[in-house]
Amino acid sequence: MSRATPARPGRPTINDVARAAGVSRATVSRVINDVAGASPSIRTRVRSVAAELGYQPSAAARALATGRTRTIEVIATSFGPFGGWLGAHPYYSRVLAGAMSALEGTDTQLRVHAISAERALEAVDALAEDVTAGALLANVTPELSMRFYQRCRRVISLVPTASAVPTLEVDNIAGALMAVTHLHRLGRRRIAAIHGPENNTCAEQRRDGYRSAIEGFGLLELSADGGFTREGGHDAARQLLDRHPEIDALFVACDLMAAGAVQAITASGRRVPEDVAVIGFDDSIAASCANPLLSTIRLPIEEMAAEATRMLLNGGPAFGYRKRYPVELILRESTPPAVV
Amino acid sequence: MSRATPARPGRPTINDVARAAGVSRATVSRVINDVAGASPSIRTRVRSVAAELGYQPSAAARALATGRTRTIEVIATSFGPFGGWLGAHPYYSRVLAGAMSALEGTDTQLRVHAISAERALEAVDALAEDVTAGALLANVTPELSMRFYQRCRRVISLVPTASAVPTLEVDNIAGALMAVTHLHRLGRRRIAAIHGPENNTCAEQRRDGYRSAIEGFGLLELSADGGFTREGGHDAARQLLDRHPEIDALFVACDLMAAGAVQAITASGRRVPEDVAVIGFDDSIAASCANPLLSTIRLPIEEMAAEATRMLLNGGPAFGYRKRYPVELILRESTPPAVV
DNA sequence: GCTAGAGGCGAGAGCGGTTTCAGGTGAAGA
DNA sequence: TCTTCACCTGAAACCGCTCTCGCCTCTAGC
Repeated sequence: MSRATPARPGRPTINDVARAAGVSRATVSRVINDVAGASPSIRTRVRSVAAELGYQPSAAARALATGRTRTIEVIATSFGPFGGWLGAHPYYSRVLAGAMSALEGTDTQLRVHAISAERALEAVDALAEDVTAGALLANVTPELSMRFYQRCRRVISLVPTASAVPTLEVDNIAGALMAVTHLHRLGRRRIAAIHGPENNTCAEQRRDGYRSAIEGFGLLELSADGGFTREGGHDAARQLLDRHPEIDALFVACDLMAAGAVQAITASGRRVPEDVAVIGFDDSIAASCANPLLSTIRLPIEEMAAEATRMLLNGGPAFGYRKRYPVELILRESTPPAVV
Repeated sequence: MSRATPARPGRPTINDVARAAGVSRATVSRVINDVAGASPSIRTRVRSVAAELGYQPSAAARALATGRTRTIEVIATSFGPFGGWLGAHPYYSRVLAGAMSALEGTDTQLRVHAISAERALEAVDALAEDVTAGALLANVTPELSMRFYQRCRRVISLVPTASAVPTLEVDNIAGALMAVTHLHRLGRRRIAAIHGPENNTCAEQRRDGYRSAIEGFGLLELSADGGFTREGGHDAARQLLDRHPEIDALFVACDLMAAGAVQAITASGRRVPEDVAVIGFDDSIAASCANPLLSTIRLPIEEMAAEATRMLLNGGPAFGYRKRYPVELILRESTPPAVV
């Protein structure tokens, strides 16, 4: 044995197929890849031999020869230990689910990466160098995604980011406006808000939307920070209610926080939606696990991730491509039925 | 241009580094991989040249040469469209989060695969052939995982499965027993259950645990199927309550269903936990989004996935390896405080 | 019957690494 | 001073596949 380890022990290679079929490697390759230049009779022969041998082309060799790996990368910045990001927030699962659905039937694979805040720069550089089919940025800051884009063009951000980076985003501002407007139409006048973390563009836009709506109605702004976690939402709601017992509505920047907020509200002896109406954001699983069911702003995350994936598969979007998805107000039980 | 496309356009290869450092490719390889056989002075020179050029070894070439790709596969059978699996059930996110955490600092990547029920056989065969570092089976049936194992040994199941397949599993039966026993100790005597889907080993074990507990206490079995979805849990609870209004406790085989069940219970005018006590299973995000907070059986999914990943990285477990993780009863608000 | 052209086919050169093997060097030991 | 040996180092084979290029055959056209 001259070599250390045979690559994939026992597995037939293209050479085995070629030999068994009595043709050259080139011909087998042509047949396998459905490329012109092989007669029908040879095609069927090669195909049957390949099937018989259980031949499966090596992804590594193929990647090396062609220069492209068929892999889509999903990249998310992570906070804290496990449970910290993917495990905790439904958003990421939805991104993965959407991307996976677009990959079905393709020979492209999906890889998941977490980049920790501490060594984000190196991580971004390393990842960007290694992208082949394309990368989806799930929650990457504008600075980092710009850096990524400079090193690798085949990338799409799923959150608002630097203008050069192709983005599929949601109309966060309109969503927040929609929510606050609905609460106002219901007759609520003390509409507080629980926001997401700083330096998160989605959170910022939702905050801006809330503020401009509040301002437009001439109401008083009442904000707290919930950090996009359930606990944060719970604590923020309790604080708000303690300080401003007159609050009669709550706009919460994500359903996870909203679920916590609802718990805090009912724990304080108030009823949802009679005393405090609540509208969340995302329409994630958290909205349907909460009790009462959360009224929320629906985001088509899966569709966005799927479309982004398809774009990457087709060569990627152009410089500065930007598509904004509309959001939808979903009314469930955490808001009272609208008066006619 | 004799070749079609250079592999990774513009990126320095090992040849560039070798030339710039005035050494051979072999030496560069030794330095990069920290293999003995290069003098310290050359090591530092090569390293600095590599850094300067921004050299990053090609994963594809490396995989081809060594025969192993550094990739862990997470495999789940999917049901329905997106949202169908990964997007809907918190379990999968936890598996991913656990696996990711074990991969941190490693050069190993994580890939996610969904195999649809229709073409499961082919999918399993294809995947098994392509496994390199190892595969984690998140929710694969015993038959399929056995088939997988026959084709590729580097695999660990995270759910109970065929005895030959290495498994890291949870003590589902003990968990169900624990839950029902607690409800019984609280004085509840009409303890119904909502189970998971057929041909799901976890669901079966939890059902068995419930039944043997009920039998042990000499109580009446009251079961319904909730299919591991929130809607299913909701509907099952409503049906159970309609048919058996005397029910005073509910054991639900996963938190997602339990969240739905709680909604159905309160919608029927009953109170949780005063009228109906509820214990879920998993301690997933659904448990903490529900209102009231769910008492549940905690499963260390993240830890299991992390440990499984580590085992795979270290060469994989032995034939028939089996580790059973203990579960823990977490008491929150959906059960009344225990009487002393 | 002869030539041109088209299409099928194989040889062979990469893709970017890893690893063996042989040679070369210098220090230690005889 | 001459071996011996350990330690570096580079040449070259190889991993499995793709793709160009040139040869060969066969058909169509004159």
